[in-house]
Amino acid sequence: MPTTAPSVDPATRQRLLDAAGEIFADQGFRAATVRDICARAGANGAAVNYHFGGKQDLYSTVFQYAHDCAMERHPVPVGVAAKPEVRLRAFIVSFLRRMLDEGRPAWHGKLIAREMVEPTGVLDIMVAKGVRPQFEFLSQVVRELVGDLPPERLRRLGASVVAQCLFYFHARPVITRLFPDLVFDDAEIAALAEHIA
Amino acid sequence: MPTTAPSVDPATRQRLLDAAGEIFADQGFRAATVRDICARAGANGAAVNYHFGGKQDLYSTVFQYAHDCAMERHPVPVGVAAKPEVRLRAFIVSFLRRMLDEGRPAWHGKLIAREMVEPTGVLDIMVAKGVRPQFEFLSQVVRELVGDLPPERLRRLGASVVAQCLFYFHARPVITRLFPDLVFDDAEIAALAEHIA
DNA sequence: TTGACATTCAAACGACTGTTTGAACATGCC
DNA sequence: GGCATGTTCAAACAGTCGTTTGAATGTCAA
Repeated sequence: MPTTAPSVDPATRQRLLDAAGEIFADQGFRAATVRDICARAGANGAAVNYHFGGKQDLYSTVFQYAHDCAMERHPVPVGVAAKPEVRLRAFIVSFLRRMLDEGRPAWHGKLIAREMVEPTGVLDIMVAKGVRPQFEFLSQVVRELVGDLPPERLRRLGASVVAQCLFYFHARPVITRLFPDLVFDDAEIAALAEHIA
Repeated sequence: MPTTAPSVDPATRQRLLDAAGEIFADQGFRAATVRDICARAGANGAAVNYHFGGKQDLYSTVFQYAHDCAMERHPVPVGVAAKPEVRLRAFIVSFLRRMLDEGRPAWHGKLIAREMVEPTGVLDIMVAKGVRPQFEFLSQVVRELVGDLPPERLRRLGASVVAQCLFYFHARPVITRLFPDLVFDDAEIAALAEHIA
């Protein structure tokens, strides 16, 4: 009798990454169990420790992976020397898309939201490498639009833009309960961007 | 030998409530352990089940308790027939205070933030009894300020106000990393309210 | 074929969780 | 005192978690 093939699959690591991204984003770091992740990936319960060393290391890897996925799908249109109004709108649309998009890139947003409420240490790296550059880009655009202002005024203006984008993501559970028939399709995103700009 | 008094304390229930509020707000529903809560309250490990029936029921009670505390300390100045500009500013200040205040009323904000990311069922009640009335109050003020508008425009205007208040709360872990020397005292809150209004 | 290496597997381990149990203790009423 | 009621206590229970273990299986070079 040929024993059922132990499914020697060199892509097990990748399947674990996908399953973990989905489950971590859905349930958070603590609530997610390695057993669930392995089951969804069709792997053995020891696979996580074998391929990643442990749950925490898997989480860090997933975070980096989700970041790459999101950036690939919704790149920040930075650098082009267009007019500041155009760059501001592009920034807002890209930001909103990353926050409200479904599917794999959405992991990143959900993971960040959870990381804010219950930091696990990945947050510090994320702020340094991801948030700060974007904030400085936005600050530059705002400065070109409104002229030179005291730094705290500038900071509040930038915050106003980011806040309105983040709101539709953070408060989503509340929004869907308040307005059950509201969907965030391309048209709604465009309208929102217009309103914020 | 008189055995050490079993500390028959009719206020055990209250001490459990305070300890639970602090720990739930700090660590979330899942991460918080009844052993920790009982230890901080100076009570036995079985006290939670005796006084509240279980961890979930304790959580619901704490949620209601924190809501009452926050409302008592920062009441919404609703109902007065003042000019809409004044009512809007009062609403914003009260909202910001509830979000950024430290101490006991801060539980409510932290608990809500966690509840948004990982709902436990309390969220539905909260939206129905807490969020919806406030949203309608704000909508009315906005309507008086800008005149009649299509409902989705009105909704986005209200969202803009609430979003900027919530931002400083939700994104706090990120903000403190970006600007470590930024503190939210009364002056900063007033400046923010002015900026948002 | 043989041996070295990488990967998968079922099973178990140890720690931690919420909850239950039954006895001990205090208080108030007869 | 005797008894009922309400509260606290240490201990244990049953379940779940992340991780470890050691054997089994596959791949590939010598």
